[in-house]
Amino acid sequence: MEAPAPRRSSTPRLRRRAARPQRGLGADTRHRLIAAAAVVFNRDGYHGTDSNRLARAAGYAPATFYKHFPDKRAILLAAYQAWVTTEWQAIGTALRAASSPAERAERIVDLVLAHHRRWKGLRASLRTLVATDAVARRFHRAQRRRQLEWLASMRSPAGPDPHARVDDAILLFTLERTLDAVAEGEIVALGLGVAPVVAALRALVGTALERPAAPT
Amino acid sequence: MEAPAPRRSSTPRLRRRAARPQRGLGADTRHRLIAAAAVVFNRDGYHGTDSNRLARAAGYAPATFYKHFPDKRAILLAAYQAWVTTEWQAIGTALRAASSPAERAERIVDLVLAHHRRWKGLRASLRTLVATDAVARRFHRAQRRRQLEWLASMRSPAGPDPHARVDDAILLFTLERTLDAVAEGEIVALGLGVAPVVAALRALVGTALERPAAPT
Amino acid sequence: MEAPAPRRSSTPRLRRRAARPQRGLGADTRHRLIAAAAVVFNRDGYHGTDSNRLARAAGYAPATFYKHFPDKRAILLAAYQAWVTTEWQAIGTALRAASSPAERAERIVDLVLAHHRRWKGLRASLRTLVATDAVARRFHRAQRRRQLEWLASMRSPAGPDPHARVDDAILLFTLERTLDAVAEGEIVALGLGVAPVVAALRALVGTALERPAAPT
Amino acid sequence: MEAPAPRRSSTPRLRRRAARPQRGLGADTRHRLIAAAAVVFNRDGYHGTDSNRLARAAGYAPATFYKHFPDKRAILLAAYQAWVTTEWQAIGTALRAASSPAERAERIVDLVLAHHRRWKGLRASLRTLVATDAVARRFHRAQRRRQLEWLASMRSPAGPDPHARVDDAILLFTLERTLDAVAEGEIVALGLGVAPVVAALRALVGTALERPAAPT
DNA sequence: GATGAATGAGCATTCATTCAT
DNA sequence: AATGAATGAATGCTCATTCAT
Repeated sequence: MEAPAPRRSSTPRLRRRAARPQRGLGADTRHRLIAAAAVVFNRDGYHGTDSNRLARAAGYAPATFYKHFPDKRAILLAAYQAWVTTEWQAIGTALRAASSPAERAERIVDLVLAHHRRWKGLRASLRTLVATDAVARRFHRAQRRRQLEWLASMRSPAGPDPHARVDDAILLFTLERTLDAVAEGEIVALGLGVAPVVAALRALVGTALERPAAPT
Repeated sequence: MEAPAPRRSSTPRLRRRAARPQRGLGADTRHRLIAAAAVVFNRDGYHGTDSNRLARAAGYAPATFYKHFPDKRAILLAAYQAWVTTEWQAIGTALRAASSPAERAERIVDLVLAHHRRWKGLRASLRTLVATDAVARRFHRAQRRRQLEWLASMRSPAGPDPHARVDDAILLFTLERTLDAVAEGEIVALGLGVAPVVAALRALVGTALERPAAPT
Repeated sequence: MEAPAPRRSSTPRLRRRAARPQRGLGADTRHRLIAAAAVVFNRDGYHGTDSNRLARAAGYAPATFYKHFPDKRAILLAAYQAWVTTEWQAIGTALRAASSPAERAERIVDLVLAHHRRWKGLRASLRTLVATDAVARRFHRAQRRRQLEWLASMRSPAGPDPHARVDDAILLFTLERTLDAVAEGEIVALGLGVAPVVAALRALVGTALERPAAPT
Repeated sequence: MEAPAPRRSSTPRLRRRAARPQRGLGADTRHRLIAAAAVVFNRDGYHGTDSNRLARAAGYAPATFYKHFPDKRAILLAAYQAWVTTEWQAIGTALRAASSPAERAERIVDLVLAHHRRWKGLRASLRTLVATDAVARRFHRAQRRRQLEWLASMRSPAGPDPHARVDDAILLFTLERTLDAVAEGEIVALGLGVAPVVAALRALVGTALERPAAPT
């Protein structure tokens, strides 16, 4: 019964190994894992992968994953964190180069759309997790709070205006949800054009940025 | 939706058998299954249950589930379909009793909020599925299309105005996303009051309903 | 949560219902079940169907199956029994019309081949069952014994010749196995022609039929 | 192969843990799994076990099975492959020690019979699978083709003789089928002696080996 | 720090079978 | 005689996680 033939009969899944693990270089293992996880979550969804695959995608063995993250949730949050940071940095850079509120609005909408397009699967993964997981929810809300504060600071260095904060929050929800719809093809599926939707969003954002800090 | 952590522990959830399956009677098993599934999805999320539990929750054995639905996805879509139907019927009823656009806007926002509050977990389940499943996506878009058409019909019997359709779509996204945020406690977590947010939404909807059908 | 839409999302399996059950006609229910089961076993294999499908294929409900057969095995044996009977009747008829041993050999081989071709899946189902089930094995051996006796009787009315019986048995195995190979396409897959194989079998059978009853 | 009735009762088969899995060692898990599977298939038949039991029989947990084989079919084919290899090696060894064609024929028949006796359940499992599974069929036919080529090479280094190939194929079928019948007790059940049957087969094989390579 | 090897517990799905009507 | 409705008990397969090296 000595088995000589190791041929497996069915089609082998195609490997998606990263270049080379480059062991021994230490601390950036964590970064590699996060980067690979972002890509995999983005493509397969949170419930469409498992921690073994995330590790393999980064070129590591399953056990290595657990040296760096307690579970799948943790790496998703880390990946999302990194994503948010990147997005905000990009927006910051873009805004510094913009002069008028209208130009700022345009750049913000365009950048956010580009990011949503590129990472729609990652965003969807986060939403899925946020829906059922309290930790993810807290994390997500902290993110949102900062977003809101930043938006307020952009407009009124004079201090918070509770009325404007409500409008800002609604604006953020509108922006986020609608750009997700664009990114995911929902707009086109509804028979609408992407351009007019984007234009409308730019107008909304432009109006908000022009909004005076405190109502007279 | 108080989040069960995603890790499945070994502690078995306590059984909650429904009255009795009423075997042999023309008992509407399918309806019972859908109703129970809606409740369970709403509480535990799509990936937080399995078909066996859905069956048991309705008072049936696992195999019975598969006599009525090919898989878990199908029963979620059925439950969601039922939910949408119920919501729209309620809205229809409410609108018939309303006179002014402002009153209509108020009733719509209040009703939708009530529904989102009651079924936030079910909605989150659908969103999760829509993010990764093509069939669910098609289903969901068909739903949205109808919603959009209904909104257009409410306002302009004169024919479609593409510009207004874009605004309508954005309004729907805003409404949906913001009411989800209210329902899920996100608004409160952001330090905002629910009342002003709801008021703002009413205003938005009111404006939209007053919008003339075709711009001169 | 009233569910109005009974649409099932996935593709429905195509029904293979028999014409009409014609209830009340009584005793031939059993025959109908057997006939349908033969077809289904032939197409899907013993482990490729279940008793519910066998019943449905004959136009009956699952429970009806169990009024007529104790289990799946029983109906396979009944179907096989019927098949053997049919085959032997055909052979008997054919032989009465043949004059020379060579002609007889030809007719036997042709008829058996035709039957194996038509019912290769049913035969395979029986072989599968015989391999693991003692009852099926006994049944099958009784069948074979009769076959052997008939072959002996065809040649020597003078009484059994143990030496010839061994040759007969080997001939039966050869015939059966090789005709299965033809029927299942194994011969062609081996790069051999069907015609020469059939010719060789005819020659073998012809020789056997001419074999004197008792060696001098 | 004393038949377990096809109905699966609730009585759990008693566990038979192998020595110890020797975790962490370079222990040849795959080989262990194949060897254990061969034994279990041989005893319980293809449809009489499941992958969990195959894993347990080798001393592993269910999941380990799937690290090495995609499904039950794959391990059966691997086990069969190993079996064929072993058999042919044994035959090769035996033939080198034989001088006359008659002696060769004797050794071949004896060896093949011994193998069929020892592994009749494994062979039956393969036949069952081959009857319904296209992959298994291709695999089996490749095996047979090699067998046929080997037989041709033994006799005629001068090149293929299509006429002889047909006879060879029929001989292989006869040998295989009849030795299965001996191994499974069918011969005895028919009231025939094993010895004369074996003698007859030896004679057939002997004749074949003496057959001139190309007819004049 | 990294891993090869392994796994307990679970999940979607199926099947032979039953019983009140 | 036939059935609609139902089910207990599997069955093939997966996943988050561990541990000796």
